[in-house]
Amino acid sequence: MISFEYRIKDKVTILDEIRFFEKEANAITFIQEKKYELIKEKDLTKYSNIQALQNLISSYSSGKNVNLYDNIKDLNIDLGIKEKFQTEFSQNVISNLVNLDRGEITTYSEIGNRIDSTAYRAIGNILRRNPLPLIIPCHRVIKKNGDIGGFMGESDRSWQLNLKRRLLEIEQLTNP
DNA sequence: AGGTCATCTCACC
DNA sequence: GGTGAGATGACCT
Repeated sequence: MISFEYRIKDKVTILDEIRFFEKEANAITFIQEKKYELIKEKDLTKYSNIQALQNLISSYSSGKNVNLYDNIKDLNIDLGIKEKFQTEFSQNVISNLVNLDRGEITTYSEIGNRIDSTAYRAIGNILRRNPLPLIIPCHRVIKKNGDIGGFMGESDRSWQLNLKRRLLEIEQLTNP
């Protein structure tokens, strides 16, 4: 179960956050608490870029190697990267991530080498607060020793880590 | 200023 | 295999 949070400002759609839920019920509770309005199925055509985003995600889910980050640029959807990642360091981390292909895996250490930093933990800290999982494919970053690392802020046993493992598994399976 | 980390390495066992 | 200490540095409060 997945949800998008977006807002429209000056005719530009800004994608604030993409979020996974363990169960549908949790998503419903979350949406109610935040008092978000859902797009009605029949109105979806009015939000062509949201629909296109959904199509992209579906395409990814069906096994295609789509670069979500690149493709979203063509949809008049602003990911707000500059606002979400304000320091040069964090922007370097992100820009080194978004070009990973489906099924490709890197490590916190490798990213460090590429951006000329040994602050591996700090890299984890940036990814820990990634509001755009999948789009910024932080699930493809694991530890150098092969351990799974964290996902969606979690670092111990949790459904989030199972989800990360599962995502990688699926990407391997659908990438022969 | 001090605390928090989604890490890494190395030294043990 | 496993654990623990230490180095580490960007970020948050």
